[in-house]
Amino acid sequence: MNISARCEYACRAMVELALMQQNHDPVASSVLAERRHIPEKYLVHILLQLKRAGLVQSVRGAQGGYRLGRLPEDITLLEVVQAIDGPVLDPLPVNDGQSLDLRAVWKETADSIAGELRQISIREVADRAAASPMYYI
Amino acid sequence: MNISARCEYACRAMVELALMQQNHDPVASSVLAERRHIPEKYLVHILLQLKRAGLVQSVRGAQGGYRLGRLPEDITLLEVVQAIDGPVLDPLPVNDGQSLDLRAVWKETADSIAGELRQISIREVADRAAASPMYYI
DNA sequence: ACAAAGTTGACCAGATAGGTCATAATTCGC
DNA sequence: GCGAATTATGACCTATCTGGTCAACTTTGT
Repeated sequence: MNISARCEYACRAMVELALMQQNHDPVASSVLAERRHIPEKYLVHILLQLKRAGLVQSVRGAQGGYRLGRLPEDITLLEVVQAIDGPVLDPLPVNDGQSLDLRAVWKETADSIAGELRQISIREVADRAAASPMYYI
Repeated sequence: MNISARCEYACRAMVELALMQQNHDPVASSVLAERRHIPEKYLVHILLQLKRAGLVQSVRGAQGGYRLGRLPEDITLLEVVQAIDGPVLDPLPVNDGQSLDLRAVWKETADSIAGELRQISIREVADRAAASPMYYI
């Protein structure tokens, strides 16, 4: 039960996009990679995944790059996590239809985690970072 | 971010122990394995891990087996999960000291998950199972 | 035309997970 | 004491996942 590196990287990229998109110019993946210490070649796959989920838009060609797909306050961490890692705490660990008593518990737990992550927007995380610049180096 | 099979099996075994320990006789791992559909050879490793964490006691030799280490109402799912899978949502995915803004979010999430699991005792799950026998076949 | 940048799929090495096997140590019942 | 039952332990195996790189292609601004 842990956050994958992919997921961590995806969230970093999203937050950084939120911070950099004042001028509305798209941001190159290489810039995101450098600023948030993400392996560059790896990041492009992640961005593609985010794009397919509609969480970012891309602009091809020179001066191209990525933008957030929607306003940062309208994108939740839950969406990012789910776009990268799939359903939170689901599909179930041992899918043999046994021990439904426990299954019910996991379901409740999953819902609770989702509820938490749904309340945190990319905007909020970006604001924390902006408030104390040292915070996200 | 998912519950491992190990963890699922561990929880099943604990719940089944809670259900079977009326007469105070230890329950053999083979019995637990059969009743909760857990690979028998695999379960012994898991039980050992639970024993090292103090969550079960063992009795060696013929007629031996396992008992809960404490009263089922005093053992939380959090303890079981942590004994098997280690800290919930920690150590952190990419431990490079970067993006502390996100790190703070993960920490809050981890605490929230732990809080949820800490409120569910083995006893509670066992009671659900006992209430509707079909529930845990 | 050229360079910058996204798109895509193949590839790869190491870690992890799930699970088995063999062997030893312990203890009950006869 | 013997044999069967049962836990304890570590080696081992295999398939999948994960993190990451590479190369080739497409698109587009200057």
